[in-house]
Parts: sequence; C-alpha cells; structure tokens
Amino acid sequence: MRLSRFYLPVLKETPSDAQIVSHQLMLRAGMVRQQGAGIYAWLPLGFRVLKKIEQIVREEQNRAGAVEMLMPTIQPANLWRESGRYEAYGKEMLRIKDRADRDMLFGPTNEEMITEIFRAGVRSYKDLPKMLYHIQWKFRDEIRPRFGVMRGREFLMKDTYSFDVDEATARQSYNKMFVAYLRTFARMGLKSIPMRADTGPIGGDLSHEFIVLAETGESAVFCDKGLIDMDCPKKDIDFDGDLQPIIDQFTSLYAATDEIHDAAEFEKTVAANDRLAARGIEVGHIFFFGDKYSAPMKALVAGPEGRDVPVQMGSYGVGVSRLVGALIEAYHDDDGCKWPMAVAPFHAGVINLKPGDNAADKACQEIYDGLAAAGVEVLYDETRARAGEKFARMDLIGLPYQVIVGPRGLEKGEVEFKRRADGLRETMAVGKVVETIANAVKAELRYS
RNA sequence: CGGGGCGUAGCGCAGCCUGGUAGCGCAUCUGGUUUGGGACCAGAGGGUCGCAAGUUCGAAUCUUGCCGCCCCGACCA
Repeated sequence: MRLSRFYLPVLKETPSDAQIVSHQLMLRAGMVRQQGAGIYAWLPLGFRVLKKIEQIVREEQNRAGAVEMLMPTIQPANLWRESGRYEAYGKEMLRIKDRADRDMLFGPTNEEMITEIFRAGVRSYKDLPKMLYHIQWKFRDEIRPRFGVMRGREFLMKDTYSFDVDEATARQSYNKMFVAYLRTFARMGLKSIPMRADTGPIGGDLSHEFIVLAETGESAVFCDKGLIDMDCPKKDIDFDGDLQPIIDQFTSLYAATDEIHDAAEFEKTVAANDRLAARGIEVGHIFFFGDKYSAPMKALVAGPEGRDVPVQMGSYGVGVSRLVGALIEAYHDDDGCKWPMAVAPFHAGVINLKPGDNAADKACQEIYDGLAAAGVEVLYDETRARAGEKFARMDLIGLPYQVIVGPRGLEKGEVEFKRRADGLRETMAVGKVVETIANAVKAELRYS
C-alpha cells in the first residue's frame, strides 16, 4: 500500500480528551475518530488491526468447534420480554421504535436471540452439544464511556453460546472455550490470566475473566506469579479430549480481580515472593448460566429419559474492539505503538527518503515488490514529507519492521533495517533486507 | 445519575473577570532556500467564538435555557 493513497491522518499533538495511552495513540496514529461519547469510526489503519484480531478470534473459535453465524444488531423487544430482561436491563439498553411504533432495541448482547434460534431447531438431546458464535457490534449505553475503545458504548464483541443437555457436558463446553481463550490471546502476543469471577445468582465455579496484564490496566489484580509461566495449550490440542487437567492447572493458583480479591486467602495460599499485585484489562469473560434463559424462553430438549428439560447454556465473550486498546497498552513506548506481528496493521514499512530520486525509487520498488512477493504486507511511504516527519510517523503507527532507503546509503548499496520492538538498526544490502524481513515476518506469524 | 470542568480555525490554546474591528503556535496552500530524526524566510487561505433567547448603541465576553464533550464516583467486554 502506498501511503499517499492511504488515509492516515496522524496528529502531532495529543488531543486533550484522551486520558490513557492507548486512546491517545489511537487518535494520534489515525486509527479511529470519535463520533460521539463512546462511539468511534474506524479509520483504515485501526480497521486493519481490528480485522486481524477478529480473524484470530475466529480461527481459534473454529478450532475449538464453535460454529460461526451472524445475528442482527437490532432486536425486537418482545424477545427480551420473554426473558424478563427488557424491564430488568435498565437504561444501559438503547431502546428504539420503528415506524410502526414497535419497541426495538440495539442489542447489548444476544442470549435471548440465540435461545430463540436454538429452540426453533433443536428438539432432542441427541442434537447436542452445540456451540454457536458471532462477531457483531453491540451497544451498551454506558453511564460513562471512557478510555476510547476500551470502554466505548458501541463495541465489537465475539460472543459464543453453548448448549448442553446437563451441567456435566456443559462443563466440557466451558472448558473448550477456556482453552480457546488462552490460545486466542496468546496468539496476539498477550499473556492472559484466567481469574475467578463473580458467578452471581447461578453460583458454582464456572465463571472466569481473562485478564491481560498491563501497567496502565483499569483494574487491580492479584495472582500467583506461577500463572505467568504456564504454557499455553498448543494448536494440535484435541478439543474433544479431556481438557479438565488444563483447566485444573490454570485454576489451581490464586488469581482474582480486586472486586473479589480476598487478601487473607491470597497471603495464606501464595508464598510472599510469588505474590503478584498488578494491573490488568479484562479482555474476555466466560460463564455458565444453566437454564436462566432456556427455562423462561422454553428452549427445551427431550432428554434421554424422554422428558423435556431446559437446555443448559453458557456464554463466552471476547471484547474484540477493546483488544485493540489493550494491545496498545501492552505494546507501546514514548514514540508510539509497537505492534506484535500477528495484529500489526502492516508487517513492514518502507520509507523512501527522497522520492523522485531514481536510485531511491528503484530500490524502494524492488524492496516493496520483493516483500509483497513473500507475502509481507507493506506500507510504502513515498510522500514528500521531511525525513524526520517520516521517521516519527512510522514509529508512531508502530509497524514491526522498517526499511529506510535514501541516496546516502544507496551510494554504498545499503539501506537501513529497523526493528520497532527494540529499536535495533542495521544497514544491509537491498536483497538482504527483503530476505531478512520476509523470514522474520514468517517466523513471527508462526504459532503453535 | 451525583459532583467538577470545558466548548473560540483541522489540532493545542489565549482572549471572557473589566462588553468596542477574533488572536497565537502547529497544521494547510503559494514562492524561495533547505533536505537522514517532526526545517527556515516571505506571503496566503481558513472561524455565523456549541445552539437559542435576553440585556445593551454594541456580546466570544454579561444573564437564562438547551446541546455536546471530558474528569471523579457507582456500573460494565
């Protein structure tokens, strides 16, 4: 992609509205533009990151055996009257009327709708289990949106719903999502820690929040350091096998957010130098809620004994748009973003310091074509901006690798290679830089 | 929703208290000089001062109402 054709409105100054670094950088790097409180337009650069995250989430859901579908953003109120939540949900739900004066709403979640869809097509326990998911925009009319996309009113969410005949099998569905989530966040370069969450009126131990550690995280978290070193399940894991040992392993050590943190228990069960008090961002939440919706909404299946029983359900959310912010919180420095390869808007940037110069243009084109042929996504800065501005801009948008091409280096047949993550810079020949980056990108995109 | 703050050019801000031709820096455009880490000189364009009433000879400035945004709190992916 040529930068001159792209739309990348970067800001030199930090807009005063933005309080946290991810919000500031998303505005400065031209990733989003605010359209109202908690409502953002995704500009091309931000959109590319969003889509990469979405795709990783999708692949790991599919791997775990969930099936993708798509439910609408607008829902009729009657569905919600069946579950009793139309009244219960309060002002957080955005209520709309259509032209016939029917009550509608912009969906804050989809339990009711998926339950309706499920009950229309499943009659017998023999059709179970099922896991369905979609990735769709939600709207929650938060009292106070803040922190940019981290806490917007409109947000992109992946939500999966599981259907099982009893709690024992529902636990297996829960475990699949548990493992899928560990893998999903790890693939983005994020270390996520499952933490026990409040299960509300349902009770039981089947609710976990997945927390990403970040110094600027929104909530205080407490856990055993041992959790950080635990290995993520590999991609060849058998999701139909027994996942319980993995869940037991990850839930064996103390981990809690400040809301349910028990200082006494923390000190009793975790050795002093294994205690980690840190800050984190919630990026996923999984929970089992049994027949909360299936009972009132009559989503029944014939059980093995021939009697109808309400299906046992769970739901599993990932904050896709929030992850963009979380990733920046986890990967940035004073100069800008530092994207992990898997979610980078482009894998590499090529800076032509002197567009119009024959040698520079030719070398850039050669590098661009070479990288493209190797499957590397490249943003080519062939604008007439000054060198310093180009460097600052490339650092700000945070592409993992940069190639800096100018007449001075080309006299010696060299270009500069720069790695954004640690600032490593090396001069090398045109041919070698293509090979170096192509290999690095391939290696960093590989996952297990 | 309670408490606080702010709306003046694309961005960051001054001017408001004490009413009298709307300013500064950055960005943009033109010309020139520069040219490997956010240049310099000269010139130019761009704002019904959030909206609406009111007070006044005269309102960005004073009054009232409304709208929007941000911060702290309770709430949440």
